[in-house]
Amino acid sequence: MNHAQRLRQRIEDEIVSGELALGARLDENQLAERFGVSRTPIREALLQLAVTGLIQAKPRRGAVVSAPEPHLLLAMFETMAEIEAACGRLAARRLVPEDAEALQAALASCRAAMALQDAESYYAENYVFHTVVYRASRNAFLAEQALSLHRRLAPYRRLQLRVRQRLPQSLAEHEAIVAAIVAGDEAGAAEALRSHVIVQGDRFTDLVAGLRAPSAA
Amino acid sequence: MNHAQRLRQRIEDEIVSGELALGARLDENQLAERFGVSRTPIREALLQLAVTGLIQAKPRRGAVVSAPEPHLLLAMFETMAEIEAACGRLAARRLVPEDAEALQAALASCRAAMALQDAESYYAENYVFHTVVYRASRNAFLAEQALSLHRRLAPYRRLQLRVRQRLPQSLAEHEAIVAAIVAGDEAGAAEALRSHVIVQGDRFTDLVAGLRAPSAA
DNA sequence: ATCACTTTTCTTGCATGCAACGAATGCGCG
DNA sequence: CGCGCATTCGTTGCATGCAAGAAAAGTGAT
Repeated sequence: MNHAQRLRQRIEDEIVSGELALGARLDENQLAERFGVSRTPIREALLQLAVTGLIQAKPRRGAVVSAPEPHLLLAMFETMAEIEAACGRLAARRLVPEDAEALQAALASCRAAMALQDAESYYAENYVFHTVVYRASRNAFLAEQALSLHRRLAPYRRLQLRVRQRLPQSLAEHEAIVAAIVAGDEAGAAEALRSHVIVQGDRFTDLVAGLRAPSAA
Repeated sequence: MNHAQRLRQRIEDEIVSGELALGARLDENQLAERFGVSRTPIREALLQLAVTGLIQAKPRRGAVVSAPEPHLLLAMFETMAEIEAACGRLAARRLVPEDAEALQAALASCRAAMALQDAESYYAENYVFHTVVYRASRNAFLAEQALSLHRRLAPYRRLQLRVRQRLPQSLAEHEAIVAAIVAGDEAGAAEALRSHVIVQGDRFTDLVAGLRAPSAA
């Protein structure tokens, strides 16, 4: 693979994982020195990240890690909810035994992580669960879109799971989602996923409150 | 604006409009000479287009205008249908007078183009109509996603409208969509948009048949 | 004549250099 | 002492150059 592509992944990972804080400045020279390459591949990596929206590049003024306004963030979660709902709808319609097994397996892993009270592990298994739902839609393009948006929202999801009592509720919702998909209930699966992902009520407050902490410039 | 950004838009327009055929090779030197710049901004523009999926860049082997396999194309239309359905749902829930007027106006323009039997003009008004629906969702992020995908599918939509008798049917569907949104019927609006966008039955055959013509390498 | 291999050519990918623009700093003036 | 302006500095954006890899062409053997 190219330098530029590798760097793109590397920087993306650092943003998604939170190593690079929201709003952090991305200096080309600095990154070039840090990765031991020239500015050219760095620029190419940053440009690609700018298209995905993970970073924001202002002309002649450099790039920073995107820190969307709350209202835009809410819109992103709403979009994520709709896309996941679509995945669920299609999965319920097209479920094949292979995907059914994968769903049950992912669910079991979530249960296990939940039983251990291990938030970090649950976070990882939650990710797997959602990717399985995406794939079960049997629409490669939709799954790709869903995955891309999921990654982009990853930093905020991490904040959300910190909220007390969120884990048991999340797991219960996962159970309902799988039940609806397996039952072939398109509308039910869509609604279950929509309400699982959407940010509303107290969770909105939690989300916004969580935003202040890391970007306390 | 930058050279790279300008070039990105320029090349994107040429792909969307069909000036650059599907599968056409995008030579950096050639484009650089044609636009009177060096290869650097060309490379940057192409990289950005590659991220959006409009072009496909194979390492060390240059870039070509994306020509998705039929099954992927079908998946893209299905995704478009789901996204537009989501826009419709939200629009039906949140409709404000301003958007209602915009919808009626866009619909009227479609009717006018239809009355003139002007396919090219209808194509343009159809675009406007859909963007109005996106905006009516009152979700800027979702609207942006919808617009981006719409643009990416534009070359194929153009082919579709060539099919005889598609215009009257399309207009009738537009009427139903607006009716549902104005009535606040979330499920109805979603379903109307889904079936309007989705490619199925004869239209699938038409689409695939239309694909052969331009990319007759 | 066909196939395998070598060599040439062409394109991409990265490094480097320079110019233009924006931000920060220092200076003079009110 | 505060404000406006000019200068300096730093960063980005583009051009150019070079090296590595892939496609194409040429050559020889079977």
